[in-house]
Amino acid sequence: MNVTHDKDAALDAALTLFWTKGYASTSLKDLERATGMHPGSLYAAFGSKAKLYCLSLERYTQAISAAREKAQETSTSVLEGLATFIEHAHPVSAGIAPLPVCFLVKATLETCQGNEAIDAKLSELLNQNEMLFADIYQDAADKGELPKSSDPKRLARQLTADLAGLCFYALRAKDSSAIGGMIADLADRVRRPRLSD
Amino acid sequence: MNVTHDKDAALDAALTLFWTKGYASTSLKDLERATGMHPGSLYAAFGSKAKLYCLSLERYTQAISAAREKAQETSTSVLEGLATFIEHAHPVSAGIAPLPVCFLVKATLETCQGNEAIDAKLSELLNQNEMLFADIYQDAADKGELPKSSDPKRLARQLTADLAGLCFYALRAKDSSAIGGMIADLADRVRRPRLSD
DNA sequence: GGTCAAATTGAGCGATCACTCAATTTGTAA
DNA sequence: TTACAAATTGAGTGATCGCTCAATTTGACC
Repeated sequence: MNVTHDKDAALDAALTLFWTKGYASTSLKDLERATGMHPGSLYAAFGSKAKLYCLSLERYTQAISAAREKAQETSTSVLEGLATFIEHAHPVSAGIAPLPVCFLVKATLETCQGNEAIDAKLSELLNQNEMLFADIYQDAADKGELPKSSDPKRLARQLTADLAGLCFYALRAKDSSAIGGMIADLADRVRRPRLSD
Repeated sequence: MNVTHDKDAALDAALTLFWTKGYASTSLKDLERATGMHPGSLYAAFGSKAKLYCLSLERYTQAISAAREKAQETSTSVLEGLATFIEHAHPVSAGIAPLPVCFLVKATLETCQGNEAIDAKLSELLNQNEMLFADIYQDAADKGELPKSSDPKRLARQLTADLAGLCFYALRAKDSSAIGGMIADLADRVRRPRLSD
């Protein structure tokens, strides 16, 4: 009894699985169960476990970029859009994601050594994301939302690190009110960046 | 040709291996090579891979706590001690560790599901560490280094998250000068906490 | 209904996984 | 030197790993 497969749905299922379990701990048996595809079909469609993982990383990045752009469009200012994204659309706050952790952050700390193609894809997506933050801060500076003296790349670095730290804390903490406070704090820091140093 | 083993040395080797490769990606073959112990000896000495991992987590926590205490003792104030620790003794800055990432942070993002004993041990050590930070901030407040209104637990949460974010960034970044700047920024924030909010 | 290329199937490949235990070697003490 | 408990050895356990491919089923066109 063969079944015609929906590659997009299968990719979403794989993304959820990799996101929650990690790369090494996700077996092909897990992927078969989650996607409903037999090993031959999985390999015909995606090539290998590593390639499927890379596709999952890309899928995730696209989805989160779209969420960020949407937050940007519905906001009155550039920094407000960024803060809104953090407060309502980022995995750490949205409550929709399988884990309250950016998939790229988790993947970075897990994979750092091993498959070369995965590391390269991860670097590409992370750099791309940080450059996007830098562009946003540059845009904010151009529109007068930031002092002329501010350094968009530095702000982008700090935001990347701050989001990663928040993700880490959200994953392990049981006290969700503390997380809420930390999210609010970060969003506030984005809205009104420190001028010191 | 039998060899008498040094359990402490073997544990150190295991720690380095788990720290760099992660739990799931470290095989018993890897551990055999690194410790020089055959599987039977490893099991006689440590019980199982999971137990050896837990012991590694404990060993790491002990070592880093000792480094923090030392920084505390050689400093003129509580907050200065904490900042010095971050700048010179934490894995992210010390340059001695196998990776510029706190082992507990990496382990948390990798393991989060799976072996129950590991998760419990990880939670225990992370909570213990955060409570230690809170004690330090409380001590600083008692000694007048912080305003009476400051919340030691909140500061401890934020420091935990900030260190995790820094670790994440240090692991992936190629630009070490940027990392140096971020470490200095964090140490500075510890020395002179923001009074806002 | 007949034909055929494309998609799906799933048993099974060799490799590796965490782990065991009977056999051997070692250190100690009489 | 002998005796014996403790430590070490490493071949081997069954399970599972990522992955392949010949056989089967499907859907599109005539």
